[in-house]
Amino acid sequence: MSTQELSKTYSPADVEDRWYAHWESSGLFHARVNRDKTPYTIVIPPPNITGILTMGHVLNNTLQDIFVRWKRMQGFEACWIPGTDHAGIATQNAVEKSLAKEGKHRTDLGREKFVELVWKWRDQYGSTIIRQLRKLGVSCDWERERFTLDEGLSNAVKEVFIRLFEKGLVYRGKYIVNWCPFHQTALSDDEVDHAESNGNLYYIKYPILGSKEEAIVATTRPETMLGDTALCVNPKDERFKHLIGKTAILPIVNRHLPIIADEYIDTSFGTGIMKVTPAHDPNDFILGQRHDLQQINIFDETARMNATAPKQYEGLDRFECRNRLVKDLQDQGFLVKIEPYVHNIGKCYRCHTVVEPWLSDQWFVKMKPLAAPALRVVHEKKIRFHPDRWQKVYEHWMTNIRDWCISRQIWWGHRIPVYYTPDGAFAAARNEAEARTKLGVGPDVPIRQDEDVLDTWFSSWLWPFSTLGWPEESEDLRYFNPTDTLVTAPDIIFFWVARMVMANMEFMKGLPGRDGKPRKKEEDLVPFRDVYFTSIIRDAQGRKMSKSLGNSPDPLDVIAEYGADALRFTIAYLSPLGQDVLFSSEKCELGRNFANKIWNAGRFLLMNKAEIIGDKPFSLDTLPRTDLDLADKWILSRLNQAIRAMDTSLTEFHVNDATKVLYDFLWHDFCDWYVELVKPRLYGDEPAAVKEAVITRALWVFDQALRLLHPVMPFVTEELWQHLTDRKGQSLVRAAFPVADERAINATVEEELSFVMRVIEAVRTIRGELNVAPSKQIETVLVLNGEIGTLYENEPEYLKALMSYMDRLGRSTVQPVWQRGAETVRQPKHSASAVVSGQQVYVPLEGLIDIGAERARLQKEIDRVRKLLEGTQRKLENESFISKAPKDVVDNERAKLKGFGDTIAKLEGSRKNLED
RNA sequence: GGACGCUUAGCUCAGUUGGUUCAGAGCGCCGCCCUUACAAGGCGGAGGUCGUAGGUUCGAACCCUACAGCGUCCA
Repeated sequence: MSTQELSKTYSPADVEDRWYAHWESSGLFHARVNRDKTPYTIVIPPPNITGILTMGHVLNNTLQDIFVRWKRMQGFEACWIPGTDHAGIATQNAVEKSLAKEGKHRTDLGREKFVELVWKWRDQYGSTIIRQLRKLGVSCDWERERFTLDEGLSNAVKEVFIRLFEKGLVYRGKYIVNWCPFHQTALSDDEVDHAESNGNLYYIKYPILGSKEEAIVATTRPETMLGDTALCVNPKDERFKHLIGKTAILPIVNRHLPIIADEYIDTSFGTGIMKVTPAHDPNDFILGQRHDLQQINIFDETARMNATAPKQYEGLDRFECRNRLVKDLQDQGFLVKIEPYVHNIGKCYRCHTVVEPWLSDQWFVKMKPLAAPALRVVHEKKIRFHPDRWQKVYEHWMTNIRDWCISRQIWWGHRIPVYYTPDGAFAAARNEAEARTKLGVGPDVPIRQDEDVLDTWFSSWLWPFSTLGWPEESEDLRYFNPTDTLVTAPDIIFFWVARMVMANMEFMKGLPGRDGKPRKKEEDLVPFRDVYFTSIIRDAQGRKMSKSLGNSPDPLDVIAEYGADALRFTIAYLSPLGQDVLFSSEKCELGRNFANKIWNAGRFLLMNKAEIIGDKPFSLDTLPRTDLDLADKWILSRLNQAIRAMDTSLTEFHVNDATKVLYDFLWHDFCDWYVELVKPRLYGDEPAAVKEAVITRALWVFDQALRLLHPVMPFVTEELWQHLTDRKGQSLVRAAFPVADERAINATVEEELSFVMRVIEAVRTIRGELNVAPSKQIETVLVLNGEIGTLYENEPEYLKALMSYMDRLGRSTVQPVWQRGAETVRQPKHSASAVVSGQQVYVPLEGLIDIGAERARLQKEIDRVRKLLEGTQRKLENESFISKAPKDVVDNERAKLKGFGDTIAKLEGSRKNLED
């Protein structure tokens, strides 16, 4: 494509899909074991197959892509493993919903047919999010895409279950779980939505055996009293000390309840006496275990009263039962009062049925033994959290970890590999044949597999090694695990992050590592080295994005409107480490404008290249070092500072800082100044060789900048990079990432150019404030003295450059006047003035100047500098400042004082001159 | 109730080990400009007693304490 075809504004739609297809088909994202390179690996947090791309995914995956592309360009064997998870309940629910539209229920189809149908559904809709991710430009190794329910991962899940079972870490037991009476399955904690709800607090009298006294108990769920097995008070509570050890009588049922004491009781809640229902409240369950209380289950799996309840209630729904029971209590005089009460109710996140804490047979993983090493590696910083405050949260949870309920009473998922004989013996086995062997039964005995499936997280926690082929001891596994960086949302730190640490440490133990030797050290057993916890994306009002609010922009619409690069840049720019992000799609103008700015900088350079170089052989392999002027040295210094800052920011996971470095360097240093500063040399009467060096150098710097920017904005950078010169089939995706050349960073050069810039700004300010027409050519008298004066006297090149810059950027000629020693320089009549680094800037504006305006302008500047002077003066008048502050700080203040005084004197002189 | 985070310009946010003209950026606002890369742009400008009250220090947006408001997680 030739330069002429570069449009005036950048049009993302024209380049994005084209480049993405090229990158993918060229295998540029594919990683393979390469002993000459160090691997850099990221596993994607597998999105849910029922999901579509959200802003949260955009942030998360943009960050991962930035890290992966950066490392890939640095020469690492960068591997980003993508995939999806099967989302047991969510997916089953989606399919059941569509079945319901046909008036069918899954039981009509039977398990096998239903699961088949879910697979079909998955084939049709399950990769929506994967397709959408590509629009974002992510450089995942799609050849490695995995699914938590594919064959390999299913083997891994089975293997893990069996090994843990045989180690005694997986067990079956009665446990109180979050039970959805509609789906008739256990739910994990994160599948329960908690919301405030208006209810009542019922105060009920419990008579005390052998006493006239009565214990009054407050409860939000009176129907559960049918399962009460104790009353409990706080041992420190003086009001009820005398009750401890006595027996209460449960109204209606007349069961005897021991009155126990436990610190857990909140003395300020209700009456201070609590009823204990171990089978129907999670806290009571724990309390019950501690005090060895009986567990009485009064509900069936649909949350109707079972036969354990008194006859009059049997078969009633829990809420009907509540009404009946409250009435009965009232009739029999046990009800003291009813108060309105706002409390938290847990509902199934899918069907919004009120979740019932329910005692049932479930499978569990014993977590304590797995947690110990996982706690240690984080504590010892073998895994680093960013921001590190999450470490505390992790450690707290890990220290108080509870066993993990892994069974789910649904059909879509990994079926629990446990087989039962008719007499109840069971074993975990890879298949039926193995089960028969383990159980010691022949083919004539019918055995059955457990009906339940495993929690989806039970496959996700294996992700960092199951995706690499485990349980096979593959080369990939040796090379790419441990992975490097995990980028995830903090709300799954427990469900996912913590469990991956446990699983990796348990199952990688003793396997060959990168060096082929068995892994022993804990730092080789971790699943990843760094965990980046992303921000939460909120809307512009700070509300969480939610479907019901409709405040979540569709990222595909945003990409269509602004471009993927713009979205990526904006979201990265807006996301400080550890802070929430307030997002709205209009904010992507920032990124779009930036992309357009870069596009036009490229256009400018290419137009000049065509003009100057034409079709001559051309290469950007090396930086031309001939005819370097101050501006060249300056941009090289700035470039290398930017490279260094970029490296620091990304290394420290401060991605938003990195984007600011890019923005400031490209927009301000490169476009606002450098491009303008090279124009005089490109358009002037320099020899052709000089012009060639100048444009080539500018292109070289731009090439470096595009490399720096590529991880954040892959599309526009690749498109431009290909235009700069013939790349011979190479892609920016694998071009070398710039390395800072420390020798090019030069403070003196930056200071010298900064003087030029401030003189230009001073003249522009005068023009702007005194309303001098932009087209009006003016003259500037620059009175040079001191060190700067000497510099300009000794370096005619500097003066020549200053004059040409002023000509273009200030629309002004420059008349230098050297002021030596104490001689004074007369201010031209009717001139506006400014002071820059002690040098007087006069702009004679005979006939144009508004004396009053200029006087006011000078006064404002005098006042500003005087304030600074007074501040410095106060410091220096302070004895303890002189004696206690470091010498260089004091010296600096003295120099400032002198400078301010000098500036004020000059400004006042100018103001006085205006009067004449 | 416990833990953590946040509070800086009209809005959204930077501000590193306390000291350089440190009080900044983007958006918005005001003025001028279609200057041959870019009006999705250029140039200039206005705007903040850095949540409140104390403390430490020669010196605090930055460190400490308390309080207020907002938010998240855990119980």
